[in-house]
Amino acid sequence: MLERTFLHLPGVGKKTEQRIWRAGFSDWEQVWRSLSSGVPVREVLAKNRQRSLFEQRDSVSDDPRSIAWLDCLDESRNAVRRRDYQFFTESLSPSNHWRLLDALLSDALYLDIETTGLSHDHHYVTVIGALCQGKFYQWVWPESLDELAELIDSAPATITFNGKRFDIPFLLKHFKAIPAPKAHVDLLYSVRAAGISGGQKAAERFFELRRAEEIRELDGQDAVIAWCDGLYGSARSFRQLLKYNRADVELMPHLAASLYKYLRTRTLEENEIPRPRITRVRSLGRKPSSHSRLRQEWRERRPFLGALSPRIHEQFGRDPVVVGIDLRAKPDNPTGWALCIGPSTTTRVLFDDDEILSHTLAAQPDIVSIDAPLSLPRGRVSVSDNSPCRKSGGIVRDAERILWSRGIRVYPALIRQMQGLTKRGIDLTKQLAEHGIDVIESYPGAAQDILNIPRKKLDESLLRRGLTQFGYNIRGEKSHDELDAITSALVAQFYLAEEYEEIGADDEGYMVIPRFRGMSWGTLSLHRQIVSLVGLPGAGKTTLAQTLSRRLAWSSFILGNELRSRAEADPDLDELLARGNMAPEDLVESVLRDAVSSSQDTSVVVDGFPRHKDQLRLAAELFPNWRILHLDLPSRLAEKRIRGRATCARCGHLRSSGTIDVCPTCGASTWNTRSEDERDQIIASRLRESSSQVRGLLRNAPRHTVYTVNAAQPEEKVVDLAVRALMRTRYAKRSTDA
DNA sequence: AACGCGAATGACCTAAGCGT
DNA sequence: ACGCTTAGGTCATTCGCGTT
Repeated sequence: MLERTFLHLPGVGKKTEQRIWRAGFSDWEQVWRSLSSGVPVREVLAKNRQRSLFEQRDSVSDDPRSIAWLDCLDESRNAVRRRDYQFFTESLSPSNHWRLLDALLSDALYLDIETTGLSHDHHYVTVIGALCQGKFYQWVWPESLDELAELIDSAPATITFNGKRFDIPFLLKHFKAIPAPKAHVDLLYSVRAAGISGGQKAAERFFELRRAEEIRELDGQDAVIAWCDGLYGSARSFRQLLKYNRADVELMPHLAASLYKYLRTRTLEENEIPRPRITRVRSLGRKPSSHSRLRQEWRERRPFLGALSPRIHEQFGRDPVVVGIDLRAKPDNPTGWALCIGPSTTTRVLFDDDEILSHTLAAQPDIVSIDAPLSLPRGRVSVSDNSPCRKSGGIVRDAERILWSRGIRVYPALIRQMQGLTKRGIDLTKQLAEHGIDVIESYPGAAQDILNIPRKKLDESLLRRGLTQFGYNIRGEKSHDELDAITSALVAQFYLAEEYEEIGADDEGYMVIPRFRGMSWGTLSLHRQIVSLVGLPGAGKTTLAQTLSRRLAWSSFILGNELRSRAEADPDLDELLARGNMAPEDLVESVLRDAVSSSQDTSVVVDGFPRHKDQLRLAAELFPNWRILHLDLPSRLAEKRIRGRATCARCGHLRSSGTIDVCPTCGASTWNTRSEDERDQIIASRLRESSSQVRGLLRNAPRHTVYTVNAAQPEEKVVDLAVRALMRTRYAKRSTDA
């Protein structure tokens, strides 16, 4: 069908293609021969094609359209010869991609993936099925995908169903080593062109393609359930999932063939053609890993309460008392309430406000985690639609926007159904705050997504099993409200263990979600952060870098140290630095590149880069999820703090009090103890230089990347504030203003 | 030479699902 | 009330071609 297609010629649409066909030209060859023998395009298109014996030999060479057609036809024939189908997938609209199908039906790679959900950011790939040259291949989390990369790369084309928006972007985002398909045909749009609505299953029904009995009723949501069930121990569910994935893949060539036959007869208005032949699945190209192997991998990587405990104990010295509340809008409806101390859980179903408050107070919790919006969108002072603030403010908070953008479904805080809940949540928080109790906002749905525990909507008994697998003791009959209350408490555990993100905005408040990536398959490092510390000498950068690397298990990178170790092997560099010069930019760049790649997936705190505004671009380019933590300190305070410090004998760097013995700027290890006058002068000039550099940095850095912490406070407080700031996710509006 | 016509195109908008 | 990708709509513009 490809050789009969003219839609990709310049100036040819549906109508003109029909005219070409009606004029008796049925393929490229005929048109090409006619054009190259001197018949211009307008005569090709003429209704009554008269073959003049006196064709003007040169009429084609003056006609730009004829020349363009000849060029395009030449290119098309070359593309077919080279099996470069990308040429056609790019020049034909997706609804016409079916015209390629007969050419690549038997050569293409058919691909389908299963995931734990729809969010690229928080869900992960579980099973991948591929069909190529009559062989079926399958991979299960977390096997190596080298062979898949190879297959995609060697296949002339990849065929998927809705893979344009789902499978391919998901794969590319999660697996750096997987290449983009050479050419990609997404059957969805051809199915649409055939007038069939619905997904793959609907299209299969239309063409009367049948699936095996035991998986006929399964859909994508069931695949998620089957996956979790498989992880929790069911070999049967695991096998079902593999089978489901295989059916999705194996039916695709049948669907493609039927679709091709259907659309071709409709388009050419010709007699029925036989359905193109399909290569039968003859053998297994790759056997996925076994269920027991999967279980073993899972046990090693799964999220587990016990993994959080050491961190928490370090802070508390015991199991903290956590209360989780799954709040409902109306006192008539059951509010789930859970008291969790370590793995033990006690739950209740409560109703009115007094009851909730008194039980919570009686538990004397260290922290309370509430499943309800605990703040209003900016500009709002009341939840009601009738309130005048509705005009100026919206009903959505940044927290919800961020979750949406990450693919996690959440209701806006102030849609009608949520207004009562939001109000109740805010009131309850206020009352608890009056008793000095810390409250965080949690969202069990998001937590369950991130921790790979099925949402209650999906399967309630599985939610319970998920929580049990996580390490909680849950006894007796539990309602789903109580289970969500436990999930809320679980979020607080992540909060206390400093494994969380705060999502929202300063003027709207933050929602807490757990940070967990242990289950992801591939090289995805979305939540890895790189944070540069910026501030005057004496603001506490070095101390903070050390504390953060200890407390959050981040790696710390001090540019000066790295330069020093390089200078040891490089006398030129050594001398350059000794004269107090900046290291050359390309060296800095290569040092940083090495640091980024060697720290793998851990977050990094960077001291000493960027030093001035001209390095901002490099920083943004090198560091994924880059942010600046600004330790804000007035210069007179800085002066006071560093007066007691020594300066580097070589470059004049001011040493932090006793924390390092080599200069982080130049790497020298001798320190001046000069006269006070001289030292004060050096200090003053260093401070002037630093503060102008800091100002320049902050002015030129993108707003949402800068977090400022007041450093004129006791060290402990600064560290605390810094940790909070780093757990925070700000919403950077996708504005196009440059 | 001026004009109309059909067709294609590009820029813009809206609407519709779809993936697990 | 998100967002991704597409189809399908309008509108203005352009081109080739034939008519007036």
